[in-house]
Amino acid sequence: VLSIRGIQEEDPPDAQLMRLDNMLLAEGVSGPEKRGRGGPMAVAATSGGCPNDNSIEHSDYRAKLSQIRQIYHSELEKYEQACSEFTTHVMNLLREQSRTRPISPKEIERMVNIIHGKFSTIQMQLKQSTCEAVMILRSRFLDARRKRRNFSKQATEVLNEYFYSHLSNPYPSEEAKEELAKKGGITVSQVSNWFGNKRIRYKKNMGKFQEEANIYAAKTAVDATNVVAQGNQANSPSTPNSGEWEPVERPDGFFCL
DNA sequence: TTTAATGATTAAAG
DNA sequence: CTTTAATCATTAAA
Repeated sequence: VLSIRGIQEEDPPDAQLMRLDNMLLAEGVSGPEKRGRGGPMAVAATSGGCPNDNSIEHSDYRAKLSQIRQIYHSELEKYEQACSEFTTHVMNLLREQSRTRPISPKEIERMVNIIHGKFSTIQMQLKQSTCEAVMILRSRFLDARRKRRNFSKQATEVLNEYFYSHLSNPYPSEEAKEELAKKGGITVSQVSNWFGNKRIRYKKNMGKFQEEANIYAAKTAVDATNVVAQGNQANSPSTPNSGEWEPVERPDGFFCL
C-alpha cells in the first residue's frame, strides 16, 4: 500500500488547509472548549430581524455546533492514535527486516513521512467535511432569510407613502430613514432594504405598481425643499413616465421626470 | 401544490 | 459606507 507516493501529494496543501483551520477556529470547533459564559458570539448584526429570537434558535444552534465539535475531536483523536500505532508497527517491521538486509535511516525517515502524509490527507478530509457541516448549520439557523416575516400594515403604509410622494427621487436621507423606521416600527436597515427592493422592483415593472401608485399618490405633501415643479403637479399616475429617476441629471435636487 | 409577493443577503461598482 | 441587480427563502394567494 505504501507506494512510492506521498512526496508528491498536493502542491498547495497549506492553502486550503489553512482556510479550513481558520474557519474551524473562528467557528469555535477546533478552539478551546468554551463552556459556560464568555460568548462574544458575533452574529451577523446587519439585519434588524426580530428582537425576540435569541432564545430557542440560538441555543439550538449551539447545541448542534457542540455536537459537530465533539465528533470532530473524537475523530481527530482516532486518527492521531491510528497514525502513531501504524507508525510504530511499520517501524517494528523495518527493525525485523534490518536483520536480513541493511536499512538506511533515510529509508526509515521516508517511510514515516509517507505514513504521516497519508494520515494528514485523511485529517484534511475530516476538516473539510466538518466545515461543510458547520456551513450547513449556519445557513440553517443564522440566515435571517429563514426568519423573514412580512411587515405590519403600518410599516408598509408609511414606507409606501414616502416612496410614492418622492417618486422623483426616492432616496431618503439617513434622517428620513430613521424617521420612517420609527414610524413603522422597524429598523433603519429594514428601511434601507425596503427602498432598495422597492426601487428596483418598481423600475423593473412599473405597470404592476400603477394601482398602488394611485392609492398613495394623493396622500402626501410634496417635499417642501423642492418647490420647482409646479406644472407637473397633475402628473397622471396612470401613464407612468417611461424615464427612471436615474438617467436625468439631478444638478441640485430638482425634479428629473 | 404551484405561483406571486416580499424581506434579506450577496456580489459588484461607486 | 452606499447603491443596483440578482438571488435566496419564506409567506400569502391562486
